[in-house]
Amino acid sequence: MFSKACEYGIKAAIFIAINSYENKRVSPKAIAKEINSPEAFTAKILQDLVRHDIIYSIKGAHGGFELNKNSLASIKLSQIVNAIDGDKIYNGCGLGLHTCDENHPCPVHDKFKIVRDELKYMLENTSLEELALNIKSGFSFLKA
Amino acid sequence: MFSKACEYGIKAAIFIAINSYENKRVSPKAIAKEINSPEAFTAKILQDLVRHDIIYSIKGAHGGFELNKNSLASIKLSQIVNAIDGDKIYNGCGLGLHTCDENHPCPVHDKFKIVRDELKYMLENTSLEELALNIKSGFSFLKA
DNA sequence: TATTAATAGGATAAATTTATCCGAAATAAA
DNA sequence: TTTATTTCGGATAAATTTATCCTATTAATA
Repeated sequence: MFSKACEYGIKAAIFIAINSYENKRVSPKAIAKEINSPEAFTAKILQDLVRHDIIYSIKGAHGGFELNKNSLASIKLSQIVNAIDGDKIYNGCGLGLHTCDENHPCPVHDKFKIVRDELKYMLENTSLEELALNIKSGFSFLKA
Repeated sequence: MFSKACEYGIKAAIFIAINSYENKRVSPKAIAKEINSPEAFTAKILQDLVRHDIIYSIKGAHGGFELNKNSLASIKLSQIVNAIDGDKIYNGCGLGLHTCDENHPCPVHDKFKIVRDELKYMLENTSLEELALNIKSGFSFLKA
């Protein structure tokens, strides 16, 4: 469904969010350990999220990645997915046709639309806050 | 959502289905042309579908790929997707955790389940017959 | 100001997916 | 039985995604 990069990005953002409650910055090393991902690759994805203004980074000593805890409710999963995987998951044709719309639909256009709209709705209505709180309270987990 | 191989496989199967109404066999060349896919790669995928007993092939002169028109209603998209991409689209964790279930859910487990169940239902309840008839009647298209 | 700790970013490598090529095997028909 | 046609299957190549490594840059603090 999502690329590895996107999976890491989502999990990393959640971990940064959790730490933001205590105003703590986290390093790529700590993140990679917590979400069970390759460190250097994760760092690249973090850079991407920074460039998209989703998370923030402070360079130098005592630096790290952080998130404003007051913004957690307004950051939606869709923003992270869009930043890393783009919008093809919403707008691309399920069968890869270049143009696929109401006037020229692929064989599964309508049926796929239902599924994708559901996915889109879910991503646009799920906040980092919600996900972070569930981890904090032990209802869900960042690694296997 | 699906791999290229799976996209080609679905479209190829639909084209074979259409031809099966006239008891016609089709070649990888004709298929690739019709669905706008690379010929040799498409041929590999067709072999895969043959090995999974989804389509049938006849070697030698006047050979080609075919499908029993009486079985079209019972062949579901899910079979093709399973043959080519496996079941990870249903059973894999949305965030890539090795184990992700009710007892140890990833942060988006429940939310993803809804979307995936919808996708699964769709794939399991969409037949080749239905898709082939829509193409035949000009309601949908196999290429851009 | 020097040192140390940290992210940024370019270059490169490994793995996977996508794609191509060619000869072998099978089948129909001359 | 020979020839033409067609799928099968292995080897290989190209492209993309995933992953690693090393140096530059930045910032705090001693």
